[in-house]
Amino acid sequence: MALLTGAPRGTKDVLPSESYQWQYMEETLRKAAADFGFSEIRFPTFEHTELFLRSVGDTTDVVQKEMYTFEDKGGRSITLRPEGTASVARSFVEHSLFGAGLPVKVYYIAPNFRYEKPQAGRLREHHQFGVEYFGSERPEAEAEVIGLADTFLRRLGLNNLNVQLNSIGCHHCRPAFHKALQEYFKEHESELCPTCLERMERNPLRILDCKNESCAKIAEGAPIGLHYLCPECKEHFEMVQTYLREMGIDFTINPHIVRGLDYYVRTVFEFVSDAIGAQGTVCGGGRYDGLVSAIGGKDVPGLGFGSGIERLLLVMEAQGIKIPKPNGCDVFFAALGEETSLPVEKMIFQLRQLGISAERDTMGRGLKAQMKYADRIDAKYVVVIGEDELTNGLVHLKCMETGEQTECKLDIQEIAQWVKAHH
RNA sequence: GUGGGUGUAGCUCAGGUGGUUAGAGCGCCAGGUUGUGGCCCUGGAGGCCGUCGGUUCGAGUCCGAUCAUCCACCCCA
Repeated sequence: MALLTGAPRGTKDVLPSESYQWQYMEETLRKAAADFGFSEIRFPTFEHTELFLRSVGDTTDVVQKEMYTFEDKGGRSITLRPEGTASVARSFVEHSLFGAGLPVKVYYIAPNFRYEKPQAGRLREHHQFGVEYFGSERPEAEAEVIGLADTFLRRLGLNNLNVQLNSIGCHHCRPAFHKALQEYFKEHESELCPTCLERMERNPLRILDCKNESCAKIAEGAPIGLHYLCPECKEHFEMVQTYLREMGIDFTINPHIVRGLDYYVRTVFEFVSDAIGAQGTVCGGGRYDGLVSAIGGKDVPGLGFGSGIERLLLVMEAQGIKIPKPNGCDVFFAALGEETSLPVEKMIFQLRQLGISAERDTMGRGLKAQMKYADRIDAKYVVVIGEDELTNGLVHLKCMETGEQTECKLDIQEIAQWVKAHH
């Protein structure tokens, strides 16, 4: 593909014929966030590379092989944001947002960049709706955040998602679990796949998620993380579940879900669809109590989620959920003869100033073609105007849906009134 | 990064074993009503057959490479 006429790999244009879907999506997300008391935050598209090393974790795949990193002209190492939480945490610390009182509840809709191999539901630039909730270490915070996720997904019509919940423990109880896992898998070393052998050292949790038959079989008998939770984590996890049950949010506990970002502790969760292939996680998040202090801020707990907008749209399409199309043009002027051009341009200009969407032909087409065009742009009314109408001061307003024509004075206020009353 | 499928008109796709001007449907434009859309009919425009190289008298068709795309692994939204 030519460099000039092909978008970079893994990126997508949102075309004029589909942008209304994004607008609908964004409106729905903003409304849900507002209902739950979250305010929008905006942040730069790039950050100092160091931020992601410290927050996401320098052993994660995201950091190790997926970041768009470059040196700017001032010699700084800059990285295109691969995820939103780090930026929000940075901003939280930089501007001492806790100063306005906790909790701090923010949301964002922003693009993320990861150098990945594109596939269904996976792009190099994708957009996320994310929320972050700072200040509370109590399970109520989970109820708020997961409650918001459940709500906006339902409002979009996605009501058959699988909600998966897990607790991966805290800094106190996780090491014991890691050790137990490593000991268990060491015994079955010979039956593990090569990738899992590599995972043994760095992240034995991942072996639990391996799809390889032999590995999966071994994983079945592996120690279960939930058994290793310290009393505090256990209590916390129980309470999260109690809240969700009380709120009527169905979930399944999946001890195998492990998030790929290092900052997570305790609660992790995913909303998964089976409608769009292998990349079915449509919303994922969890708690990150140590994150803010890890990048140099106070020890403020937090949690949040990210939700991929492209994936949400894919699921909606797969499930046949129709997104309402915006209204077309209110009134189209089909003009005949050169002498009508000037007055028509003036009239649609005046109508537009009144907040009415008015259109005309600028392609020099005949009447029939103009009617066709009016039909295509979904015009509600058409005014046919030629020499006669111009001299008589009377026109017919044709309703495109019924075909009915109504006589009307050739007067902006009259036409505006009619269109407003009948749209 | 690894593996498999696919690249022909704006879109969805036909084009047995290589053979002259590369097709259809939809869409677009024009006409059939010289002042009225949707349905119907007629005509038209539109194609470096992804790209580069090779085999051959001859390549959309065969081979190689490359790029893109789709799917899976991996990872994540």
